[in-house]
Amino acid sequence: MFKIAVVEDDVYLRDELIQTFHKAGYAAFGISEFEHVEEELCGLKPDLAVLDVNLPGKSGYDLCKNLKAKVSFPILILTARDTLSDELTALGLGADDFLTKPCHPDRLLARVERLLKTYDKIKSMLQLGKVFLDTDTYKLVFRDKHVVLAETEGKIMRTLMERHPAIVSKSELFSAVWGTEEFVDENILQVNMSRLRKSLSQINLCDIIQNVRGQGYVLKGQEVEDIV
Amino acid sequence: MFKIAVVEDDVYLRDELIQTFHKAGYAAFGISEFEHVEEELCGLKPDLAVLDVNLPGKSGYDLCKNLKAKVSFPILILTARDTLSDELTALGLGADDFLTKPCHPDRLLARVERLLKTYDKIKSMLQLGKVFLDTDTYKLVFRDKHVVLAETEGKIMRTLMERHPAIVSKSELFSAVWGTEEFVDENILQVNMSRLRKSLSQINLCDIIQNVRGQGYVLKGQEVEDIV
DNA sequence: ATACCACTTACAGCTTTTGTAAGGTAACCA
DNA sequence: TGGTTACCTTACAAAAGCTGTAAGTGGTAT
Repeated sequence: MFKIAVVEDDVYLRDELIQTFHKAGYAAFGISEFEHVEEELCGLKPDLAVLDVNLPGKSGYDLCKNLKAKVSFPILILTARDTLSDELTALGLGADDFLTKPCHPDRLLARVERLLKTYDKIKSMLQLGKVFLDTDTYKLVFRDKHVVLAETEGKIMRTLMERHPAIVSKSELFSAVWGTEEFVDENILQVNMSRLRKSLSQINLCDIIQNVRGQGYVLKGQEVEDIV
Repeated sequence: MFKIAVVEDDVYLRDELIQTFHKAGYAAFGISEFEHVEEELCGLKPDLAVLDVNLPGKSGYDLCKNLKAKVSFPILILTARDTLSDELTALGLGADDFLTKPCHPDRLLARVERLLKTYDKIKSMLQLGKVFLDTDTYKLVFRDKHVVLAETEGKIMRTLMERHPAIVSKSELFSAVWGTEEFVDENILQVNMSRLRKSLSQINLCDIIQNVRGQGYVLKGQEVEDIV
């Protein structure tokens, strides 16, 4: 069953939307903590988010832009602001669809269903900025190039992408990749880090893995921080 | 540069659309041979198609449905029929977006751009009915399961999918997979066919590769012939 | 200066993939 | 019914790719 997150400050409309989704067979969750929408959404990991852009205190557009750079679920903007310029802004920031209130439930459901169908094909894709990683095959895509990583390299890359923008310590990497922090030889991480960097340079992703002496590794640079 | 196909019988509107796309930096092609739209589109292999559903002689909805089962580029329906029911029909048949005439060029361009961006991630995906094949990694997806094929198996599967619904002769398979028809041992094809069938059964795709005695192999069954 | 951390290359064992060989099963035809 | 042809399957060994170990180099902080 698909999970849908509803970010909307009007409590009546929010419950109405949730009802609509429930009736259609989706698991719908309302989000009301507008201070930490981003964190809540990242924690909930929905298959789709319906977003109002008129949130108290926060700009929905900024939120949309930030989300799109790090999450891989589709975002549907549902708003009372109905000018062409609003629509262009939303789509330009990466929103996947734009509907204006009031919106017929059937239209909303049809649009949601279409987005879910499309994203079904790419839900194994992890995204960070302009870099994509298929977590099934460890195919890494950047611009028009791609490289298929070996399993160990892929696991390291995945961990770095998932924890971004945090610095990932060596022991964290050991548990994520080898399942234990009690590593015999620490060198093996550096060897694989070296291999990964060589693979990355094949698709022009040079120097995006940076070492922080004594602390660990972190992804850095335009390539992973820009929005798409 | 992205290629866009415009399927529209009104010659003035068609040229206007093509102009709009040209100005925005796209390569736009008008399609007027409505008897063979499907073949023309498959030959042109655009990155996106803009489709009017009121074509002379043909139902644009049928066209959309058929196309969606075999091509992997997005389809945007642009039509004068503006009822909710029209939109629901179009989206239900697999259309990726639905806009009504008259449509502001900027809105059309923004929608087109968003679709191109989304499909950029899945353009390496070959689709046949409900089956998807990533041609970079040979990851094969069916419903909620997937399997990563070895290179040889993947090449065979790719050829069968691309030539569907034709029967693919052994010599065709040899040139597609090994690059030569002058094969020494014909058995190697059968061995790999056997391996491929075993891989397919892992994701519940049993019996979709059928042999036609003396002629070759063909994909058959609900799984590859139904629309998505 | 020295200890420590990080990086790189080479190599050998292991796993996966690939083609060969050989034997079996199913369809077609006299 | 028996034989021929086409197709299918399993087992095995060579080749390719992946992974961890070893050993040595280079850089940084105190």
